[in-house]
Amino acid sequence: MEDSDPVLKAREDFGGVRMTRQRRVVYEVLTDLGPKHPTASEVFVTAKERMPSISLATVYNCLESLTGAGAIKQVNIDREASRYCPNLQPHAHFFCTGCDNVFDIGLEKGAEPHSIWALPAGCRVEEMHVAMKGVCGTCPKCLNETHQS
Amino acid sequence: MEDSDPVLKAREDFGGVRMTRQRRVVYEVLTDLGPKHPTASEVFVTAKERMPSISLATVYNCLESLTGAGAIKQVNIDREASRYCPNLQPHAHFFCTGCDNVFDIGLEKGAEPHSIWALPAGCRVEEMHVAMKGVCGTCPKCLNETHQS
DNA sequence: ATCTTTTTTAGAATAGTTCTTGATATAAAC
DNA sequence: GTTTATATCAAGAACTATTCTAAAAAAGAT
Repeated sequence: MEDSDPVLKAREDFGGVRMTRQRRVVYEVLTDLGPKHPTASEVFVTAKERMPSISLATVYNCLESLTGAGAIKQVNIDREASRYCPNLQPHAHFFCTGCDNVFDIGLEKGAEPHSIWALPAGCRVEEMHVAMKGVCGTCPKCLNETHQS
Repeated sequence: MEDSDPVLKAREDFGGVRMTRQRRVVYEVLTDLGPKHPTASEVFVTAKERMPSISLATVYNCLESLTGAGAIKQVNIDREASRYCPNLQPHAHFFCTGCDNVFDIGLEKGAEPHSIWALPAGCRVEEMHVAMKGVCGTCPKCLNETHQS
């Protein structure tokens, strides 16, 4: 019955991973939270509102499955709790130390992120993670800090 | 007496941080291990050979002080144990999934790492971390894996 | 030498994550 | 539609890297 849901069906072949109710909830929480880049615990809070029986362990399992299937990306800054991101386009992450927000930063038109690095011959890059830290300059906190200095 | 050591003296102003015997050992272990990018525990093992009384907590403290002083850099891949790197030139890190080694990757001549990203106006980047994963293609393990496939 | 501040040490505590086990649900075979 | 096999879920224990705490030691200042 639930299986005939077209949205569910449509996602059943996310990397060959079975799209269970729990995984769907977790995935939808992630897309609904949009650019918030929530941690596993933050996903858990919202997921529990929608499916009270879900456990934190399951949220971790689902995030891992979805990451493995390539449906979402894991984002790490330093050794803080991992965040998760449904944006599959190539992009960097900007961590604002003023407001603690995470922003997706797109590539400039035509830019090729590999090309600026002097990679040794024979070495094949399969993943690339770019993280920036600084101040976004637009949030209230950032503006306040600018005024103080 | 130890204080008159010119090497020690020379490093006393690393970011205003006092260069104690422990910090010096930790720093020297890091430069001596060269491109190995050791974790805190790995630094601890070698540091203990040179100064048996040193504790793991102290190694963590020293690595933190040296990082804060800008003498070394902390390198993170996913959520694995932090690694430490005495290379202060701008560079990226390449993690070989074949041999588990970490390589420093320099910038191509004249390349400007900020320029490829479409940063919003007003946003100021203070740090940038670039991590790549893949196969280096030159280590025995990588070559074996290539032969198998 | 005495006082003050910083650092070191050892072990306890913490946080995020992974593991374990039994229960449950889903898919496949009949 | 049952039965069988496989995959997933849930709850809590366990694990690991790191940080914290408090007391001792060292370094620097007076």
